[in-house]
Order: sequence, then C-alpha cells, then structure tokens
Amino acid sequence: MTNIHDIARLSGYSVSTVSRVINHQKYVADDKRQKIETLIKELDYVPNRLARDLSKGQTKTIGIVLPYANHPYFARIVDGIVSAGFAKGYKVTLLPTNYDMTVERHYLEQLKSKAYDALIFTSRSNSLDALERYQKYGRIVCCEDPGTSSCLAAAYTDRLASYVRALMWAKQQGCQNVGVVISRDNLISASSRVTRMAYQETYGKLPAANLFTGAVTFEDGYRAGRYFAKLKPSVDAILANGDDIGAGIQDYYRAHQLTPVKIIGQENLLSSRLMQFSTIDHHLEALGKAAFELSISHGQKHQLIKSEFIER
Amino acid sequence: MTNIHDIARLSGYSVSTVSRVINHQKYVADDKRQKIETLIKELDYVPNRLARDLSKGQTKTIGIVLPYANHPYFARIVDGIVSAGFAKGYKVTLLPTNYDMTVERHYLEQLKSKAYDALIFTSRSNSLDALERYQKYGRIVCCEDPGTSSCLAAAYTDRLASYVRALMWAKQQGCQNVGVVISRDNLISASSRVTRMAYQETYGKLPAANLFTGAVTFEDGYRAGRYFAKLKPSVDAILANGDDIGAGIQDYYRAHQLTPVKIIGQENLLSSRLMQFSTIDHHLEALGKAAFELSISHGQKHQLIKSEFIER
DNA sequence: GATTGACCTGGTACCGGTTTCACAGGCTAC
DNA sequence: GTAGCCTGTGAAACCGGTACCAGGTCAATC
Repeated sequence: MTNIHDIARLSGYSVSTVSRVINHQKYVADDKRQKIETLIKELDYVPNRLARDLSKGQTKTIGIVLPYANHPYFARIVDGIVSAGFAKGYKVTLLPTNYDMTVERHYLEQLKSKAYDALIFTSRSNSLDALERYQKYGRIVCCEDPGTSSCLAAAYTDRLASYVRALMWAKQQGCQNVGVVISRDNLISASSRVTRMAYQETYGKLPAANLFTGAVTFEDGYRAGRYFAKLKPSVDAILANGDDIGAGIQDYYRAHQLTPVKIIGQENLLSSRLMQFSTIDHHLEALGKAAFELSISHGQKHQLIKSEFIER
Repeated sequence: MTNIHDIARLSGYSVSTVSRVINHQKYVADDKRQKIETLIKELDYVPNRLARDLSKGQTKTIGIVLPYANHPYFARIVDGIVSAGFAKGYKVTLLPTNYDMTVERHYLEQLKSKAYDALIFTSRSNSLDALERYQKYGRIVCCEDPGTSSCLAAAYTDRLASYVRALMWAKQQGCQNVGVVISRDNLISASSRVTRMAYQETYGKLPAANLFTGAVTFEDGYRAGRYFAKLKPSVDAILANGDDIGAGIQDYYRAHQLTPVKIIGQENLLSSRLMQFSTIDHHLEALGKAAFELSISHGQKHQLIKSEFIER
C-alpha cells in the first residue's frame, strides 16, 4: 500500500509539500503540484482516512442510536439523517440498542474514544441526565422535547399540538369515547404524559381503561384491537402511536366483522393510506435532517418540526 | 483528553505495560495490573479508537452501499446486516448512492483509504467488473447472483425458483394472462432476465406489453395498475416486484371499481397482508446476515437464501 | 553449576497522516 | 538600504495507539 511518504520519496519533494497538494492548499509551485498530482494518479494513491482523522481529531462520522433498524419510524428518521449527512460529507453509523440500557451506555463510552463526532439518540433508555454527562466528549442530540430543565440539543415534533388537533377532529366527527395506544410507557415517558395532556384539553381526564400500552408492531395493534373491541363503555375512535399499529387495530375489527371505529394513526405510512384512516405526519425525514444539523453545529440547541394532520 | 502516555506516566509504568493491561494480555504482575486499572477508572480513560484502528490496520467497520435508506427492501437487508454485525462487534455505516454511479465509485475509492474493512452492495450501478477491480483493497460482497463468470462474494435469493413457484401457483389458480412489474431494467439486469426465464418456464415467452418497467414505490404501482387496467388482452394476475407496488396496483383497481386481478407481491410486507394478496418472502434479514458473514470471512464466497411463497 | 524457558517490563519503531516552525528568496514601501 | 510581507519548501513534532525486541528475574531441569 503506497502512502504519503512513498509519494514524497518518489516525487523528490517532502511529505509536507505532498500533504499541501492533497489538501489543495496554497503555497505550492505549479510545476511541482502538477508533478505530484500525476504521480498520485499513477500510483493510484488515496490518503489513509484513519491517519487523517487521528491527526485532525475528528472523524466526520455521526452515530445514530436506535432500538432496531427495521421499523418505519426509525427508518424515516435515519433516512433524513443519512441524506443530510451525505450532503455535508458526513458518514453515518447505525448503533442498535434493542432497548438495552447497557448497550446504550456502551455507545456513550465510545464517544469518549473519539469514534464519533456526535451521537443522535432517536430513542433512549438512559436518563437525560446520563446523556448530559457525556456531552463533554462530543455533541449529543436527542429526538424528543427535553423540556426546560435539560441542556441537551434536541430536534422534536410538536406532539402535544398534533394530538390536540387530532382529538379535536375526532370530537368534530362526533366521536364520544376515544381510546389511545402508546408504546412502552417507561421508555419515552414524555409520550404518555403528552397524550394525557392532549386528552385533558379535549376530552378531559383520560380513563385508565382507555389507554393501551406496549404497542410497537402491527401484531401489537391487533392485540390492541381485541382489547378495545371488548371494552365497555365501547370506544368509537382510537388514536394509535403509528399507522401500522392503527392498521392492526382496524384489521382486528375487520376480521371480526365489527362496526369499524375511527382510527387516527401516526407517521403517514402506506398502511394508513391503504386502510384509509387519518394520520399525523410528523415529517420524520425533516426531523432527522434537523437532528443532523444540530449534531454538527455548536450554536443552536433546539429545533421544532411542525406536524401535519392528514384527514381521511 | 488523557491518553495512554498519561496513564503510563502517572502510574509509573511504561506504555507497553499499560497497553497490555488494556488489552487483557498475559505477563503483567497482578499488583501493577490492579494499580493501572484503578488509575484508568479514576481518570475515566478510554483508548482512542482511531489510533488503535490505524495501528492495527483494521476498522471493524462495514459499509453498506444502497440507493436510499427509506425503502423496506433495503431496510430489511440493512437490519439483517446491522444485527449480525452488532453481534460480532462490527460497526455498520450507511452509504447512500441515490443510484449515482459516480457516488458509488467514490465509495469504492474509500475502500482504498481503509475507511472500511468491507463493502456490501445491496444494489449497484457499476458493473461487476468494476467492483471486482476493487477487491484487492478490501472485501466486497454483492446481494445478487453474480453468475459463474464473476469471482465476487455474494449472498442472494433463489429468485428464479421463487418466480417459477409463484407463476405456477397463478396457473393453478386459473390465471390465463399474467403481467409483470420490475424496477429499472438497466439497474439489476438480472431482474428482467430472471423474470423472463421464469415466465418462459411457465407461461412461455413474455409478451413485451405484459412487462411494466420502472416501479419502485406505491405510486409507481398505482401507475402500473392504470397501465394494466387498460391493456388488451387484459391480464388476470400480476407479479409485482414488491408488496408496496402490488398494493399500488390493487389500489388502482379498487379506486376505479374494476374487477380485481390476482396480485403476487414480494418481501412479505404489511401491505400484502392488509390487501390480502400472496407474496414471496425473500427473507431479506437472513440475506443481510449472510452478506455480513461473507464480508468478514475469507473463505466461502457464495450463500443462497431460500425464498418462501406465502399464499393468500 | 549451567541451561532452559516462563514470566515481567521497558524502549522504540511504526501506522500514515497534519501542522507548526524555521528559513530562504523576491518584491514592495519608505 | 533595510524593514516588512508574501511565497515556497522541508524538518520534525505530534495524533494515540500496537507490537516487536531486548533484557532481566527466577524456578525447574539435566
């Protein structure tokens, strides 16, 4: 493998001069620049990335922490980050946690090892405080509203407003009793809190029985459908935490030939379009893009992405 | 930032000894090991990843080349690669090409710079020959059958067998005239060739009019639906190159209240389940896993993943 | 008593770049 | 005439690790 010293030796110039040529810096005579450039082409030389990064102290790599890659919610955010990163010459590495706190902590430790310039948490199991403690080793961005108490950089959607908007719509449609599905209650505690707040603003206090917890996939939605179908007093609308979950609910009602309930999904995936129910598009690609921008900036700390209600 | 020299200096031992402690090697006296370890904890020292990688000449990083991250086909493969890589301590970096040959070439060049140990092509625009030329700089794995002429490592599904199986099923169901949808014809030339071969084995020569090209998304499927709905002689079954595309076709027929045609999708996504049509599951996670295994092995070169026909 | 080999330890070259600094020559300004 | 600045170049320190090699101790073996 040829390296910069080979180029220097063979061209008859110094390593410094070669380095200047590689990096398109000033103060190299045209004839020498030419000569070195042709030699580089001839020998098919490409500077070693690691050596450069080590020397410069930056990797131009961002780590994305996520539970797993194959979920539309995360896939859309990742797509946003990757696209934005690509445009600015950043590489993006996927760091799956499978919701394991220890693994997540491990990635934070890697920030110390300078493996990444920044870490973006699309979801987290550790506390915000824990994340904050690692900020000195690199930029950390989370994808939720960290509130006023935290000094973490964050890109997030206006969940509360979008939920209120959705529930208002249900009310206008004449729905009397609305069920709600969320994912793991402990995970993003914000999720259940925000849901309750939105409910409070529209339908009043959320009855415990109207909340179904622990839904992530279509199958979970199907289970939620079974739950709500048997619930008394019965619900006539359900706000689901994802289109695929909404589709699962609707599929249960369809499979058992029950009077359909109004579903409101989230994420505007194909499933809500196929099953023809309303949804909230959180513009997750934009969220990813914003998260990336925050991860390489050192000024701005917060970015709100507006959600969009799609009525069907 | 503390480094190994700081630890050495402060502990009173040499860099070599500290390095031995870090890497859990033999030949370090217990008391010194203890002392160094506590010092490491105290100073919150983590070895610099880049320096280690540079010194070792390997990065434990795999690059995945793909057109874009937000497509279920690629998302499933990526998920397989990431999970398998995680289990073996490998990091995975996403390299989006947007089908740009130049960008793809750029990533191949990066292989020279030792930024990745290996590159996995989930799709490609460059020729197999071009890829082969870069093999000397690192392992390259592609996700298609490279045939006997190429010496590239490859993980792929038995497309031909699965298409024949699907078309046989259509025949048994009494379908007379079958349409086919594929993606960009030039891209994976294998795709159109294999389709024709499978057609040949079951229905005979594929009429040019029965082939719809250039479908990637649901919307493309919708367009394909429009095309086939107006086609004479009319088709009574369509083999689509993806469930979302199949869903698009079916959605067109539904929206225009036409007699539905039998759809056969691919990938076994939620959409085929919701729209209740048959599909071919190519077990893409397994494909990704296999691709990863090949990318870090130096022996085996080929791995076939069996597809599964899911009848609905 | 000499040889062997396992156990410890430190020195230092090396991985392949970047960056700082010193120095030299030519030009302009006063 | 010289002070000052811009251009061009190379030597060498540095980034932070790994790994090879030399050298030393000590118990076991012949």
